[in-house]
Amino acid sequence: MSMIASEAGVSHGLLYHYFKSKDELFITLVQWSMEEARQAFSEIYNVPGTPLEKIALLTSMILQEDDNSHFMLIQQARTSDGVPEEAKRIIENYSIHAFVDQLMPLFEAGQDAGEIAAGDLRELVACYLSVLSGLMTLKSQEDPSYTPPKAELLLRLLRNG
Amino acid sequence: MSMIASEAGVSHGLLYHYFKSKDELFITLVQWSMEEARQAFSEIYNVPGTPLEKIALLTSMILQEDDNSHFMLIQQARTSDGVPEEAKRIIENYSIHAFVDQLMPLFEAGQDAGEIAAGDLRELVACYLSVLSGLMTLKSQEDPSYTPPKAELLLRLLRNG
Amino acid sequence: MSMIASEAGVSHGLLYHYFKSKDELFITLVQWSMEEARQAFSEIYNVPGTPLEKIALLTSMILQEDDNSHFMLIQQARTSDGVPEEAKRIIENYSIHAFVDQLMPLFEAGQDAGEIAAGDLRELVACYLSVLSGLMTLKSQEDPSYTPPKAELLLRLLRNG
Amino acid sequence: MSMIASEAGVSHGLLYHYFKSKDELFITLVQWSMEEARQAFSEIYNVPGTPLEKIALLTSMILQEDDNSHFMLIQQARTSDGVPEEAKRIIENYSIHAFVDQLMPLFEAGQDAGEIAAGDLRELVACYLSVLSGLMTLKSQEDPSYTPPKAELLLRLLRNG
DNA sequence: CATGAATGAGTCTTCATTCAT
DNA sequence: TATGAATGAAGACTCATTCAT
Repeated sequence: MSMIASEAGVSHGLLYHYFKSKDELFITLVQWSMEEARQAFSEIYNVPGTPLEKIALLTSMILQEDDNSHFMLIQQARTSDGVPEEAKRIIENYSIHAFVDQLMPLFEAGQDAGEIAAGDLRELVACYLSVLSGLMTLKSQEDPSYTPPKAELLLRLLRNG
Repeated sequence: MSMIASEAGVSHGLLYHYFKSKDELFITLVQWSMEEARQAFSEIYNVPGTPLEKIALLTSMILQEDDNSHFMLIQQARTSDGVPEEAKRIIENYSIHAFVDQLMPLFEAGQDAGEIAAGDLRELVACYLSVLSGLMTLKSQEDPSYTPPKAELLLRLLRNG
Repeated sequence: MSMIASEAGVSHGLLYHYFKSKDELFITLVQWSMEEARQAFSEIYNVPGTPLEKIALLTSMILQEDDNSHFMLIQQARTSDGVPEEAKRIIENYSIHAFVDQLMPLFEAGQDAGEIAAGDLRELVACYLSVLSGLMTLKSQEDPSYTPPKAELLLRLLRNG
Repeated sequence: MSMIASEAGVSHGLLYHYFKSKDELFITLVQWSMEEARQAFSEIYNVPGTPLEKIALLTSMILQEDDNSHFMLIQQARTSDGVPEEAKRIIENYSIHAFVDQLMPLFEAGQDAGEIAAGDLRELVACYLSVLSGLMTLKSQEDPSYTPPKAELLLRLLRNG
C-alpha cells in the first residue's frame, strides 16, 4: 500500500480514505480492468469492414497495444494465491465465456460470409481468445528480443480454406 | 517456507538443511521445471510418424497433461516481482528462443515434406509455442467449464493451405 | 530489536520506522558514543589549571563516571564478531590515534612546563589512554567489591621525576 | 556449536558426546582459561631476579604474548549478556582479587627491598593488573598500527621515587 | 482531506539440541 | 564413538492497518 501511495504521490494514510483495505483496492482494479477489456472488444463493432477485416484489426490492435497492465492484472489474479474471493468471482463472471459471447456475433457473421472456417462457433472463438491471451502474456515479459507473430499469421486459424 | 515444509510433512528447519534459503529452493524448482520442459519437447523426436503427426501428438499431449505446475511456475516467475535474479537468468537462458531452436528441426522437416505452410520458420515455431503457452495458462485456471480447443484446430496454424 | 523496543516502551515495528535495520541502529549508537567521547576529551581544554591538573581532573572524572555504557559499547564493538563493517570503520577512524592526537597538545604543554616526564609524546599519551581504557573495562564489570585506583596513582605514570 | 565442531574437524553431534550443552562447553573453556592465567602468574616466582626484575619480566611477557584468546574469552564473558551463571561465578571467584592475592607476596617483597613505592599494597597490585588488562584488550583489537607501550614505561607506576 | 507515527501478525532464517543409525 | 537428518524456539524484518493530529 505504501508503494502504491508513493507512486501515486500521496501518503498511504490517504489511500485508506478512498479504499477500505488493500483487498478493496485490488478488487476495484480488477473491476476496472475487466470493464476496460469489455469496452475494447465492443468497439470493434463500430468500425467499418467485413467481419474478418474487423477481427484482423482487433487482433493487431491488441498485439500492438503496449500497455497490457490490465491484461496482466487479470492474468495474475487468476493464477496467484491470496487473491480476495470477490476478485476471483468477478473474474469468473466476466470469464472467457463472457468474452466469447461478446465476440460470437462477429465470428458468426464471418462464417455466414464464408470468410471464416465452418465448425463449432464457441470453440473457434474460445481458441482465438486463448491464442491472443497467450501472445499477450509472452509480450508482457519484457523480452526485447521477442517479437509477437503478425496478426496475419493468426488469422490462418480462422480463415476459410 | 513453513507452508511448503508442512505440505512436505517436515519441519521448516529441515528445509534449510537442504536449501540455503527460499530463493535457492525457488531457483532449484525453476531449474527442474525448465529441464522438465526441455525433456518433454525432446521426446517428440523419438516417436514415429511424419513431422506433422509428431506435432499433433505433442500438441495434444501438452493440452491433455493435467499437471502444468511446471509450466505455471515458469509463467509466474516470468511475470512476478521479487523473483531472484538467478531464476530470471535461468528462465531467459532457456527462454522461448531455446525451445524454438529445439523444435525448429521438426518444423523444418514438416516444411520440406510439404505438410507445413511455407514462411519464416522461426516465426512459425514461435507463434505455435505462444499459442500453446496461452492455452496452458487458461487451462491452469481451474475453470471447470473451460475445455481447451482440440489440437486439430491448432494445426490449422501450421498446415499447408 | 524487540527487547530494545520494549525497553524503550514502543513496539518493535516502530523501531524500524526510525532505523532501517538492527545494523543501522547499532551504527548510529556507535557514532553517538564516539562523538560523546570526543566531546568529553575536548572539554578538558576549557577548564582552568596547569596541564597536569587538567589531566588529573580528566582522569578522575572518567574513573568516577558511573555510566560507561558508551565506552562499553565501543569496547564490545571492537572485540565481537558480527559487528557491521561500517561500525568497525567508524571505530577505526576515531580510534585511539584520534584520541591521542586530541590529547597531545595537553601533554606537550605538560612536558614544556616540566610537569610531565620527558620521552616519546605519542607513546606516553597512548599508554595513558590504554590504562584508562583498562580501568574502565574493569569498572564496568559490576564487581561491587572492586574499587578503581585513585587518579593520583595513575599520574605516577606521567609525572616528572 | 556447528562452527566449533567443524573447526575441530568433527561433527557437531560428537561435540554433544563430550559436552552436554553449549553452556557446559563454554564453562569448561572459562575454567581452562582461568587456570591458564593462574599458572602464568605463578611461574614468575620460579625465575631468578629481584622482585622488580620479576615484575618487569612478567609484564613484558604478557605484553608480548601473541595469543590472548584466553584473556579475551574472560573479558567477553565478563561483559556480555547471555553468559551462563556458572561461568560468571567462576570468573568472580578467580576475579582480580584472586590474582591480586597471588601477586601480593611479590610486590610486598619489592616494597621491602625498596624497589617498589610504598603505599597501600592491594591498591598498587590491583592498579598494576588493571593497567595490564587494559593494554591487553587494546592489543587484541587487531589494529596493526597500535604498538603497546614498553614494559619499562609501566614500571613507573610502581618504581620507588 | 491529508499525514505519518504506531502497532502487531506473519514470514524468513538461525542455531542449539536430539536421536536413529 | 561418530554422523547428520530432523526439530522448534527465538529473532530480524515487512507490511497492512489504525488513529491522533
